[in-house]
Amino acid sequence: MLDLNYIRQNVAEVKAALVKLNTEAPIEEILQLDQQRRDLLKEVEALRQERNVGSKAIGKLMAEGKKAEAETQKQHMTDLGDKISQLSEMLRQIETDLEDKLLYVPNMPAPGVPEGADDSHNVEIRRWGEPRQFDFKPLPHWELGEKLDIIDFERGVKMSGTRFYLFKGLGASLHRALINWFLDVAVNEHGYTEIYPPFMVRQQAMVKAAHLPKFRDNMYYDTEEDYWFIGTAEVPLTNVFADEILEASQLPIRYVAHTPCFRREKMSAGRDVRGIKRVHQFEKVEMYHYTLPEESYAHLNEIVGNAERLCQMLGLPYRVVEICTGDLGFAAAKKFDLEVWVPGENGQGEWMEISSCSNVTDFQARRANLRFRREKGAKPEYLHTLNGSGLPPGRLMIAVLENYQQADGSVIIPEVLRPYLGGRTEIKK
RNA sequence: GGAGGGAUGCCAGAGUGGUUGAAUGGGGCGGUCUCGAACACCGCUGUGGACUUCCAGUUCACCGUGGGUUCGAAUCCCACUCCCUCCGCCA
Repeated sequence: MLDLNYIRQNVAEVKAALVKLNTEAPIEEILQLDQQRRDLLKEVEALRQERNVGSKAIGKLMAEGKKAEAETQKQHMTDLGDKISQLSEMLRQIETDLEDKLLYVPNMPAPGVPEGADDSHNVEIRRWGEPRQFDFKPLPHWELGEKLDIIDFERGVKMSGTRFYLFKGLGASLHRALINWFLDVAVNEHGYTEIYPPFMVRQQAMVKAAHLPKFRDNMYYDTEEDYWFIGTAEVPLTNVFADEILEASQLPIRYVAHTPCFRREKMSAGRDVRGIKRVHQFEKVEMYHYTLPEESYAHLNEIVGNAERLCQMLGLPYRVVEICTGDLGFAAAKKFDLEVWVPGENGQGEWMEISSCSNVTDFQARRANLRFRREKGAKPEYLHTLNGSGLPPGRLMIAVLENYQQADGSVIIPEVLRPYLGGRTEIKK
């Protein structure tokens, strides 16, 4: 959420930003509602003051035993009360409306974010590693998975429908190894505290994390009770300190959480239908930072660096891409994606997104009321939040299987994962 | 699932319709005392909004959340959420 005062005082900038973001938001309506609200508020508050004074006077009269005078005074106050409740109701509606519209305004892009209408304008920042040259025709992961009998698509679909599958045997173990290894590196080497959060949250928590109201269509939820299934650990992690005021000395806070993620993927119907790249249920290890405002960009680099390091340790070639304004999304002020190289379906090779690291600045903080105090007695300020995948084991399964496949159809297990697989070095039929 | 109890400021805990934004105690901060510290004493100690701007004020709202009753609600009524105790069931 943006600061209403900021919008009011920087209308031109906000509108220009929306154009760059290639999106729309009801700025004019917001400004109008804001003006109406303040006008009405002034009026209501004046009346309330009148009532407060009048009511106290009645109290005094009653105490002095002047019943008759008190009664006439009451008559007056009844009218006043009616007027107040009438105007308050109007005010309430305006405020609800205003709040609602405000929830649809995206975060402002940070200065320096490359401009562009869509992802074709994202800017490659750097590359690491060399895409592998195959002296045989590499197979896509779904063929490898079936040949090795470690991914079973048919039976996943049988019980749950399209975009479901199951891992089997070493497939399941490799997946688990990735998760455990990611968490261990994060906790032991990157300084994170591990969190095991709820996977279902209240609607309000979704709003606070900026996933509602805008992305309702991509979410699963219980229709009888107020439970919403998270699409990422970012949701519960944003809510950990909701409505709290932290001390500056507690910052920065680095949390890592491994959770399942549920997404309806309605928007991308028909895309990536083969394989396990885009599915309704997947796991993710997510990094999340709470920082001082002035330190958040340094933390963005740290998060990207952490994700990169995981790829390096796995020996997977990747590139870092800075996301342009038109592809930034709703909450990020600045975002880097990590794309890992995979040979893909035809062996031509493609860059597959495996991590998205964002500086959300104070956008979620304002929605979730996440604040800190610089020192005792100081005014609370909104802190900054950042998130980044580190990493999604499902997508990494694709990268590992496809990149480490051998001519005979077996797959070499990356060295760092071997201790998690009983020292095993390959997956073989 | 059944029965009961509860939710007040950083914490503990009063308050049951009329200067109560809220007693009292603790904690924290500042000061006096002291060579210094402890003790003691004194003072201060919430958030958000609107308005004015002499940056010092004025004012409104907030005692789990949302409604209602009333001239007036922390206090009465209703619904919801959460917590606790007991019983039942259970991974």
